[in-house]
Amino acid sequence: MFRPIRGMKDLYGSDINKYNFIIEQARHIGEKYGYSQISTPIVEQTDVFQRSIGDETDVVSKEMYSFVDKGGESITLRPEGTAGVMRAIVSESMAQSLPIKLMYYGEMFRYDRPQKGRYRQFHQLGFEHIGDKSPYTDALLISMASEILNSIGIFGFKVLINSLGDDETRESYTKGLVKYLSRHEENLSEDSKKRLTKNPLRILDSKDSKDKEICSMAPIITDYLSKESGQYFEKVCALLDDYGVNFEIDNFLVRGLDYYSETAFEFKSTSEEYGDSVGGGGRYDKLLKIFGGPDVSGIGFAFGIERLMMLLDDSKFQNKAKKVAVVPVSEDENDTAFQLLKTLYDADIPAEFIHNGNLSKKMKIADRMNCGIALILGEDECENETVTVKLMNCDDKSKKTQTVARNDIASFLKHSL
RNA sequence: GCGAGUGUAGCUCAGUUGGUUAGAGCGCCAGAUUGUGGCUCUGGAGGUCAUCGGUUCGAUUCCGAUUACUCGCCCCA
Repeated sequence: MFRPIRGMKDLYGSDINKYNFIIEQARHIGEKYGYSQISTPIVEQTDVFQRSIGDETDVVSKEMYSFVDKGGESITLRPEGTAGVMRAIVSESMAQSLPIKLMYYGEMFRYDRPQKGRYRQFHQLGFEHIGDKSPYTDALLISMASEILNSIGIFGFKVLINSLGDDETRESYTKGLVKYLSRHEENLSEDSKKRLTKNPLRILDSKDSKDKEICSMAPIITDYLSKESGQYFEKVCALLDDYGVNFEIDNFLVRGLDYYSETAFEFKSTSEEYGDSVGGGGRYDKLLKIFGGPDVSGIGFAFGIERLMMLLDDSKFQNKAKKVAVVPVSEDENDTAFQLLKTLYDADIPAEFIHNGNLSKKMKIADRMNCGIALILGEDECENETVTVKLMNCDDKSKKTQTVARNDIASFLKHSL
């Protein structure tokens, strides 16, 4: 028997309902905040990701789904959405008129070991706001993200926020951090020793207990922020306060992709179901320029849709019973029932044609298909031009079945559904 | 890439200290109920006990390898 390949899942039933619900809410709110939708290809030239995300990141160095196509070109299944959107902005000359606000959603691919809340094919929902560098923009974006979480019924989360500062800040901070960490190099984990030369900032969010201990005494980036970056960050926090966003400053928050600068943030679930990050993002100053666009800053974030789905209650996303079952008693009534079905469809009433087995069997199928009402057509009904209407979920025996003239059935059902 | 756990019916899981026909609940099918689903009762179908190899008179059980899934680590959504 075939199964989906490792780390990939079939999405159906309550899951697909959750998925659609999340997208629907996000689109609605995104529209309110002025975002328009974009859909970019799932595959890009490998360079699109390599150059923007950073060679030293895990995403690029070990998690990319890269292939050589028949033309000999290296192509990659997108591991995240931002790079493709930036490429599209340049390819389609959208940067002519700034600012641009775009939202996207779709599948992403990362080749790592599947586990809870992590798949090789997963879905992200993201927003990018380009060409408008201001604390107001940052605060608005973060606040919108919180609103989206609330709108889908997720309230147990907190926003972690940090500033990575501008280039200057990061350069001097990295120096200071390396200087401090080098003194404790002996006690760092093996992984962190390697990071010391390759990507020292990442040591900050190591989960190794010794690393954590060493980091707790490390210099913090806030102290290194240039005057501008510092004021910028303070303003963002003040504005979030004004909007009542529940956030927490986390000086150890360092995002996994190289392109972030200034404001960085993450949405962390506080649920028992899944207590890790459900999304994150930050500001990027040079991304568009990397793709040959103008030198303007942008900010964006993405949610992991599967991680949001885990926080939603299955039972609230089962298919609802709003259908009508058309049930002929015997084969003799099939054609009349088939005509009746057409009447229902013409009146936009959702209906199922159930014609296999004896009547008892048909009723069972109607029940299983979640039909709220069954229309029974037998010899008598055909003769009298009526149908027997049975309310499947009604316990009051006197109202459970009734006879309705066939001509009136559509309007009768419109009132009952 | 590393570590741990699990693999028995469609699903959730018992069980066999190594021994004839491997069980339950749920689901499915049929009947009681040939013009009425849910509740009840009766019967039925469905298993190479993950795969391959080893030990043994005999392996679903013990051992090994493989594989799949799950959960951690790294990292991330």
